[in-house]
Amino acid sequence: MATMQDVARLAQVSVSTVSYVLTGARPISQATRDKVLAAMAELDYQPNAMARGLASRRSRIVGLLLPMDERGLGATETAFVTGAAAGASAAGYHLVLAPIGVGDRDELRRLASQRMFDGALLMEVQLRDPRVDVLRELDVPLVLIGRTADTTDLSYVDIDFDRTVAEAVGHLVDLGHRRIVYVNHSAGTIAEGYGPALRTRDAFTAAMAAHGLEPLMIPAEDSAAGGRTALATALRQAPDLTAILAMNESAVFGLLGELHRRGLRVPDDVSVISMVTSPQVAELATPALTAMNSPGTALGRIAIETLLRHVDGGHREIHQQLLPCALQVRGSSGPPRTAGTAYPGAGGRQRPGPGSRAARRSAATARRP
Amino acid sequence: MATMQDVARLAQVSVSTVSYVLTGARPISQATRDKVLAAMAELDYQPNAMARGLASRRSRIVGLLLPMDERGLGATETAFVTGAAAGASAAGYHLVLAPIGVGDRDELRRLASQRMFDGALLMEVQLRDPRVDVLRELDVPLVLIGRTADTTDLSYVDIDFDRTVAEAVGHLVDLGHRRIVYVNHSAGTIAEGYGPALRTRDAFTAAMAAHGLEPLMIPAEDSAAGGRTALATALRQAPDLTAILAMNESAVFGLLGELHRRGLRVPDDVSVISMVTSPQVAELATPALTAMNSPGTALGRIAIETLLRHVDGGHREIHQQLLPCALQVRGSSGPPRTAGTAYPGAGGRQRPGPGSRAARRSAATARRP
DNA sequence: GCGGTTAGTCGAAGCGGTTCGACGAACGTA
DNA sequence: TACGTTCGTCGAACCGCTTCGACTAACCGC
Repeated sequence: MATMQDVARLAQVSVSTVSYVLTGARPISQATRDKVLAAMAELDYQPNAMARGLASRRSRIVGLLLPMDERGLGATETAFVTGAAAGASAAGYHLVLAPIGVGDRDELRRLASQRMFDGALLMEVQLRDPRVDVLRELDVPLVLIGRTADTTDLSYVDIDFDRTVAEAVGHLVDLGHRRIVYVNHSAGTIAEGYGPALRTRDAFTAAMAAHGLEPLMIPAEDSAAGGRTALATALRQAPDLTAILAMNESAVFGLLGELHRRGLRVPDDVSVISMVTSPQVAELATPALTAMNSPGTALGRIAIETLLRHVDGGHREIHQQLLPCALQVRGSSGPPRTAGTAYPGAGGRQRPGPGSRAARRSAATARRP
Repeated sequence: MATMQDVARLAQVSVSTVSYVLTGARPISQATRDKVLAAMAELDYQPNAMARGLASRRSRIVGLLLPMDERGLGATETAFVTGAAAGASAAGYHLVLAPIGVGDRDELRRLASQRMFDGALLMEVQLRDPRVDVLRELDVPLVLIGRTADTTDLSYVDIDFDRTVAEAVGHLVDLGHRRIVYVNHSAGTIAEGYGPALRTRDAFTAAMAAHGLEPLMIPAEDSAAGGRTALATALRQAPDLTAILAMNESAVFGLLGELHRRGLRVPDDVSVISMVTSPQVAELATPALTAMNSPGTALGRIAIETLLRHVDGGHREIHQQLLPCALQVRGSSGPPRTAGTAYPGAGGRQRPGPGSRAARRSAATARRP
């Protein structure tokens, strides 16, 4: 394994000159540069990562902090991870997977104190996340995937839940649906302040209100059984429902199964839209699910780019960005069963505004007997 | 950030003594050790990872080499990654995700030459994998997930496809099935020598032969559409089939959809077993899929432990281990429609041996008219 | 033609650890 | 009692790179 010394000797220059050729920190004449590059090529030289890291105080490694509990990662999270890894790799950085949850405060402090990470990406961020405090205290640049409650001076990328929910609701309303139920994560998850569950809940309420419709949210455990139970509850509370919006990727399949068991056809009797879902998962259902495609890979890429800007630049400018999920219509959404006439205010994605009163009337007639 | 110097000063010993306390490379008296430990605690000392890495020529980082193409990771691969990360973390190592595919030979050489990795885990191993040569040449310890064609002197962990297929077939045969079709990955995938596809194919042939049954394999593209097509083909080639064994996690859902569309009920008309599948995915189907649970997490853990033994030990002893997928019966398998009587040789998992002739006779009577 | 820049290069001092040789003290042994 | 060991500790030499100060030579404006 050739070292810089070897290169310097072969090129008949000093080590520092070789270093400057590599880093560009000082000007080097073309002739010298060529000599050095030739020597490097001949020796198949690769700088030693540890030595470089020690001297420059830059490991070129960033940490991806993600809790790894029993249930593993979903498709969205996986896409995020691979997006981040690819982005890091493209920038000459390395991504280490650190299984650090919200509770592992001391573990994180230990890790970060070792100065192995130039920066960190936090996944599964809680509204109040102690990991943020630890990293700030140790002066480790960080970018959140998701958001804490207070995002002052914090860079983050997250899904634009407002727009995502609004578009999903808009799609259903355009199709003529009035009685739309939102199946969220579990009550416990909501209670402990899981951001996406709270934000989609509020966004759903707002979106429905904007159309003059009454929102109904049902919590569901993250499992097929949870989805079945949720459907039963939903039908009890809103027997006239014609569409379901599901946030819960695990529950939605149980929900579909239960719909089928009860003889309700999708989308003829009930339309179903799955939120924040990867195409791979959406395609598994029969019919394939109309879904809001989660921008997992893009989020990962943007997050890493933002982080590296902080790391490289010293660049204090914060970056906060929300990406909506794109609606992808597949087979699970269609006009409601009894909707003979189109919704008066429909035909576009514009807010109904003054038309909402009419909408409510029309909704009433559209309901099942 | 306290350094070793600070600790030495505070404890009134030399730096080397502090180092020996940490590494245990030389004996240190209890009194001195206590002084040093106290000083470390007081200063909240954490050794600098880069410095340690440079001096010891050990980064305490292992690379996980995985191709990251467009299609991302499946649930099994994800479980593997998280298992490996957790295992590494528990041993005080770090896992970096390196998006390096079979083709990125030079990229891997560059990376490995930087001496950032003490060892590497290779995923998605091809029967003939150039990454192995590169790493060996550079003297980087490695462990495969999967197997190359020639595994001499190579440590690996992999799924025991023979046992997995045998158990799946055994389960179906025990239930009374005779006409079992195996839905594999695509013809292209098989042609390019994808190990799991080849090994399961051969295992299926062997397992069926052991029961005196005739094997039928159908290739399928990795998609819902592929599954639908495969079912059509299967029904054409074997109209009397009563059970399907599917290797292809993506196709199996399309296959189920197509069964449903044709009015064939699962498991009453056709039993379906999904091979190498995670419980999360199996639960998505309705009915939930009887499946061979992939031991993803365990594989990851064992792989990393093996690798670290090579790294730490210098320990040249190779370790080759196969883990079977465990059968988990859910709702998609049951007795065949027309199976009034149990298969004479059934009731256990033992090989039928001389009974195979009887089995064949019985199989004929068990077929649909 | 002279002080002041700027480009181009070198030597040396780190970065924060590990590890080796050396050395005094304590110990068992012949 | 003298000697070879083992124990416990220290100092110093690295590990392979970055970076700072210094120096030379060419170049600038006036």
